[in-house]
Amino acid sequence: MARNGDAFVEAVLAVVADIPPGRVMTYGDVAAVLGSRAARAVGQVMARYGHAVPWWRVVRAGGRPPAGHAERAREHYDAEGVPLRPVDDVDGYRIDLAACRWRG
DNA sequence: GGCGTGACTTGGA
DNA sequence: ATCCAAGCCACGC
Repeated sequence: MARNGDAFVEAVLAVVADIPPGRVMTYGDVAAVLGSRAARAVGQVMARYGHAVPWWRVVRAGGRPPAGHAERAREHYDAEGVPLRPVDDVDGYRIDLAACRWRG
């Protein structure tokens, strides 16, 4: 819970919390479930209030983990059995959206 | 009430 | 495959 009145924040956290283990959603998908295109706003909310929800289950459209959190997220993916694809970049891996993308 | 920022997206070169 | 530019929306100051 964030604060009374922050409907958007509450909604984002609710959607993220509703993602089952082993599945992920893109920022755009979360925004779409809320009936908005605020993919960036979702990222803002995650950055500020995402500490209390499974933030690692929210990834970018390209199958990449949240910027700057690749290593932490990877531990969770490995623990939950999320299919990953090793790549040669700063993140070191990529999420297989085709297999674990969750539709709310 | 207005402006800048950001854990984004999509499309084109 | 990569990089660049524009569009989008909500938040915080």
